[in-house]
Amino acid sequence: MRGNLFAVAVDLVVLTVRRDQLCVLLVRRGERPYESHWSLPGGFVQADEDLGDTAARELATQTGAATQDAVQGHLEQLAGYAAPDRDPRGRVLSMGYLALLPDLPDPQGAAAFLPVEDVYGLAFDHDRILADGVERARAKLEYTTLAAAFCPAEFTVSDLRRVYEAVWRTEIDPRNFQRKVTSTPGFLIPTATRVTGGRGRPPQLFRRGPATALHPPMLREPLPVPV
Amino acid sequence: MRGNLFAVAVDLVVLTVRRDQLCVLLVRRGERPYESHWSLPGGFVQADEDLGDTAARELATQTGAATQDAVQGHLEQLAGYAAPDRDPRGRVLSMGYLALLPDLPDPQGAAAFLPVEDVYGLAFDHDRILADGVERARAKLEYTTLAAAFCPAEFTVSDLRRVYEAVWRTEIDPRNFQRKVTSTPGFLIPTATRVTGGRGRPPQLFRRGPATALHPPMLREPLPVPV
DNA sequence: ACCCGATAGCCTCACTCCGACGAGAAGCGG
DNA sequence: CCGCTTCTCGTCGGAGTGAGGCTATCGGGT
Repeated sequence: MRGNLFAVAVDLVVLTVRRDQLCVLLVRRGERPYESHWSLPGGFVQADEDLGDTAARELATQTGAATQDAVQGHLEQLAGYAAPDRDPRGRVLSMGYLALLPDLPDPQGAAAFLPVEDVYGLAFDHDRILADGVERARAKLEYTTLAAAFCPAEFTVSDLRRVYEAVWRTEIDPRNFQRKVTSTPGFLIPTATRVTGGRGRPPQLFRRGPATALHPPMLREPLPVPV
Repeated sequence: MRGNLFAVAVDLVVLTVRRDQLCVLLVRRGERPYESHWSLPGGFVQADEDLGDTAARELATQTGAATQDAVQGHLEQLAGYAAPDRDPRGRVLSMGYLALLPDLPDPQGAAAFLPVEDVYGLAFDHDRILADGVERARAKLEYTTLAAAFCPAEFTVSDLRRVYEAVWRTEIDPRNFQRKVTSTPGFLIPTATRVTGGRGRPPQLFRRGPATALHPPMLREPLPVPV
């Protein structure tokens, strides 16, 4: 079999929304290369693992197993990165994976959720992987119901709207947003309970419905046409 | 560095439209395993290559270098496949790449363009890679201008419509389709020439414009909501 | 020469969806 | 009780789309 041999790793772009900001899980490296730099969490694919197995295992390890067990959250493959010089130790191919999770308690050890805007200078080519993950997440909110993956099991329409606003860094009219999401069949399932204690009229709580696609999609700003 | 070592290959899903049918480029394997089975064209990543380099090199090799030089055509990364048992020779990670090309002359040697509907029983997990590539292409026609990548440099609105109909296996109203694509800024650039010789009123020729995104998208049948 | 079928291209109409916005409902704090 | 906030429902106009009528312009048959 011709061709060089690669070490194959999985790097995770774990996104969540905290205090109305899109945040990513980073770990501070304790070894060379890039010692003490921030990097995406990840690890090497073991002997009997498929790529998704590695991604799920790393996600459970880095965030606490409880989250992975729950049905909530979303994990999907992002892209492969294999530039010849991306790792000084040798040829490493890294599969990026994108995870969308509800807000979690602060992680243990050398890991933290940081706002994606403040992140720069990650180890290896992780800046690029992070950018690709954020762009994928932004695009997927347009035509899927994945925004609910950022929310806990029960949430309000305003919670969901703040997810869109944080991920897209835009403002959305609450009244039109409410009409859009509540009139999409299978997106939201109303529950009997309401939330009290906050300001204003108590909102209704919803659970995620079975719909995965949004037809028609929720449109961001139309991109300007390059001329 | 922990972890097993992998051979890394690139497999191409080369799609084109021939005689109003979506076709894929396949090669008949001349060696074991899967000897004499059809498979996707591909090859191993060499020492100083990035994944895209390998994909472009293989595409040029399999279709004739002239096509690759031309600006037309489209090549993008699809997904990574690394199931532990996907290759009996050992651990091989394969990056799928998706190429969309105008119709080409029949390839040399053990290669051929076959209609995707007739394709079954490919080597390795190439059935799965092909299915992912076709689904990606179908989805991308909805919200990008990539359908033009299936057309030659100059083409008519009907040519473009037949691309959509072949890829989606649907029928589209020619009048509404014409309104949609000609009113999207930057999608089509009219040329001075017209086509004569066919039946009916001679159509106008267009070139691809600079637009890459379709806002709003061209909608297929809305998917039924699972309940 | 003439008609006919086929394709291209333009137009209208009704409907849906969306953005902008008004207004009522229902909580909280002073 | 009064303002303030947030939730929720309605209204209105414009954009986009499916359905379909109509004309323009070719090749081919009679």
